[in-house]
Amino acid sequence: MGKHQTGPVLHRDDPDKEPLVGNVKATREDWLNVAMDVLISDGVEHVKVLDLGNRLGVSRSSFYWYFKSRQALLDALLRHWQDTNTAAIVAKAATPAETITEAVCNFFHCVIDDRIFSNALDFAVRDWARRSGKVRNLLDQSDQTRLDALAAMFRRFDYPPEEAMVRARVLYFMQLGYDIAELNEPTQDRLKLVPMYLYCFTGREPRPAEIAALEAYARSAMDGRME
Amino acid sequence: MGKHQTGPVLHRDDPDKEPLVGNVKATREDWLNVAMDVLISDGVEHVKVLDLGNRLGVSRSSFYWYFKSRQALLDALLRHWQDTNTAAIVAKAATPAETITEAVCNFFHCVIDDRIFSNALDFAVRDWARRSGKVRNLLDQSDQTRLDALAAMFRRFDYPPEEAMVRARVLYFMQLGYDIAELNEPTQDRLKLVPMYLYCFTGREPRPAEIAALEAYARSAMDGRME
DNA sequence: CAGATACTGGACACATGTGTCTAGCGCTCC
DNA sequence: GGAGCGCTAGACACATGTGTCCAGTATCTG
Repeated sequence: MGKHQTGPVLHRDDPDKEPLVGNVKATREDWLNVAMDVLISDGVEHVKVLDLGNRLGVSRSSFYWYFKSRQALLDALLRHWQDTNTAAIVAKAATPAETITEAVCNFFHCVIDDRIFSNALDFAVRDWARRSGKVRNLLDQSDQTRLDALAAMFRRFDYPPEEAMVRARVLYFMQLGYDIAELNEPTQDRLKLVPMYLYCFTGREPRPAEIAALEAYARSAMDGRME
Repeated sequence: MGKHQTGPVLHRDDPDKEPLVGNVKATREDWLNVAMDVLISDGVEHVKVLDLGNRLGVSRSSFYWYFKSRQALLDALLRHWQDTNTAAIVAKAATPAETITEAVCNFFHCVIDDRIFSNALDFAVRDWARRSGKVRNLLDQSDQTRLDALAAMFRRFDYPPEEAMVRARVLYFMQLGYDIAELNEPTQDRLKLVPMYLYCFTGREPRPAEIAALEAYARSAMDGRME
């Protein structure tokens, strides 16, 4: 819990990486990884140099060798969010599909697979935006980009422009709402409702093969989370 | 901005209330009101006795006359949220209606009218829940109660149980997501899309009279916000 | 092996927050 | 009009956070 990635967070815990040289105990990347973990699980306000240092088992003052200030660290975290989450949604929305149902299923990949899209990070940034105009602006831009991508997806399957836009919103905002409510229902229960969700989102009946494909993807995503 | 209610926040600014007696400068209610404002606009972490005192123009230490501790204040805020927001949704979902469209419109009242349901407060509590197990539990209970009320609403109009549940979720979570994204689109634009939203949420065509009624309600809610 | 390089740790200064203690102010009631 | 009650202000103790300075340490380089 609280980990946003599968592998080790700290450089020194990762056998794949070359051993640390000199007097080094924590790399710049280590600071970033731990900060990202805290950002995700506790929010920006809890990203504190003091605490990060403790977690890394390193003196607080070393931090200032790698970053100008706490703010510089936060800027780096925000940049990382920009470069991952929005890109994932846009890519999935643009993936070619035979039917609108298959296309919506592609979008669902973002929802069920933490490896390509981190919901937790997205919400941490949303919360952050409440107190920072700069973050607010970036977030607004991202939301618009994502909605546009989804509306374009519906239009590709012959929905009239207005309906395409509304269905994009219902789909996108419903996922936001679902995730923020943190229902934590078992994946099995969730999958059982997929055909009904698909019907409500698209207004069209899904085909069994499409649902089977999504279930297969969900299983692979779950396995990916285990190892 | 940042005000969650229309009237004056401070006792001494409200001509309707009897004048303060003795050495009193801020009542317990004043502390609560200002705290609620800060909770809504900035989040729990920013509800600080020091800051509230400054806003009230009162010494920080007076606070401890009315409240045992900061935590006692937070408990009071949470209780207030419990007693208002969930109750509003449940009431609207249970309001008798001729069609499912009219019923969904009743629920929309919560979304467009801050006087009966405060979205901002709801999100502040959601954010709060990330760091407090107690709040998390209360919130989970509330979400379930709200979803059950909405599912029952769909069932009253002959939707099969599973579809009723999924449509309740799509409706509820979509509103959560819409509000958290803070699109800030003009009420006019938003109203224009209402028929399409209704169609997507219910799968049935709305009648013009139902849409007109909702528009009328939206206007009255807007007027209520002005004065 | 001496010096440069790259990083770390601990002390210091300062800001901001909570909670406690106590003197004192202004009503109200006898 | 003086005693007592209800409330407030300011000082104090303490905790936790940021950022700076500088001496110290381990490895690389000539």
